[in-house]
Amino acid sequence: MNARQNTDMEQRAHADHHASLRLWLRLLSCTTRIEDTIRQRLREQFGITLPRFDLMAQLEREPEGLAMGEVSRRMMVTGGNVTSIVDQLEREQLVQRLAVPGDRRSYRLSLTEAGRSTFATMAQAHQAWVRELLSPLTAKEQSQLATLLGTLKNVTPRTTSSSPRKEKP
Amino acid sequence: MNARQNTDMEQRAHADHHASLRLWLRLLSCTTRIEDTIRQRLREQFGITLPRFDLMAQLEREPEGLAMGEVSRRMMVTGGNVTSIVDQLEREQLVQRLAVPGDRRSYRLSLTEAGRSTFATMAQAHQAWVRELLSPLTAKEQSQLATLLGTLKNVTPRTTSSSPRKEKP
DNA sequence: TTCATTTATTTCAAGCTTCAACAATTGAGG
DNA sequence: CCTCAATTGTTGAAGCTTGAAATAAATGAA
Repeated sequence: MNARQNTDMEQRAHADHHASLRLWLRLLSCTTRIEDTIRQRLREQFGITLPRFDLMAQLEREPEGLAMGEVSRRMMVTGGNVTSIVDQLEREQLVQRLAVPGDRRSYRLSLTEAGRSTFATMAQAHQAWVRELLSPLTAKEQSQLATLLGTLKNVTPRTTSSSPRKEKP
Repeated sequence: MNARQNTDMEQRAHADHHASLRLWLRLLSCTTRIEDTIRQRLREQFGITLPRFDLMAQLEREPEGLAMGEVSRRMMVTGGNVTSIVDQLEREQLVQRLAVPGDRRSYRLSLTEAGRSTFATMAQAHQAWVRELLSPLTAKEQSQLATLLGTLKNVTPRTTSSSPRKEKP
């Protein structure tokens, strides 16, 4: 194919795109590295998985408890996923499903007493790890980073994805 | 315990930790959001998974091909993981395992002709998505972000984890 | 040679994740 | 009361991921 004619245009576009792509890969690798470290330490030191820890963290913030759907939304994962993680945690007696008076479809999910105390211990270590892993950045740099990420967060991707779930047939 | 005497210190520490934790959660959620969008679009528009795409991207950069272990190292995933992804891609005839003359344990993994051409199409779309998803940041901001992440990347976490694999007995 | 060690990859079990399909319940209109 | 759409969770299949154990080939020292 004679794609050679477009060299100029392609190279300019290529350079632009390449910068964004490199930035994305760097963002991804920084995040992955920190996440993997935390995952590994949680497993080694507390015998718990990261998803279970994350789910407990959501519940810890809401003493009243949360519905499954709400947990799913906050953790940005699918409902089926939450079901299986909760099944495990319930088996370990760290969380409990409590009936909701008005609605038999739903229930409140909350930490048990054991869950609360277990989580408290883990959360303390977790915070220290995060602090350690972010420590290559000064306080000022951390605040700059937070600002930039705040801007980035305001993405409203043209949703090819979160398309209307139910379309009238 | 009369921990009350340390109130000042504790509150300061608490505030510090909290800032780091919030920053980490923000970093994680930005990255996850972008990654999920890309994953979803790859699936919808090309019927491919993100891990398969990532693996093909590694191979595309090395026309000579790569050993399994090298792919594993570059993708920062376990060897077993690479095996299963490659099995799938080989079944789809997008990659091939080629014998290496001197060593019968290993082989070169490379894209097939079909794999190269398929990847070229996908990579173009992928680059455009990344550009789009990072577009809330100006070019200058993106470069700032890249610098901060560059600093952050230089973490050498005290390895509780990657402890000495083999110690002489 | 022979045997221990290292290197390269695979296999397996367990768990996470998604998607799509399903079941139960609620609530609004008729 | 009846029907039907929307809401809330669960299930099952397929695929990703890890960590640990297994296999197999290459390397090196006695």
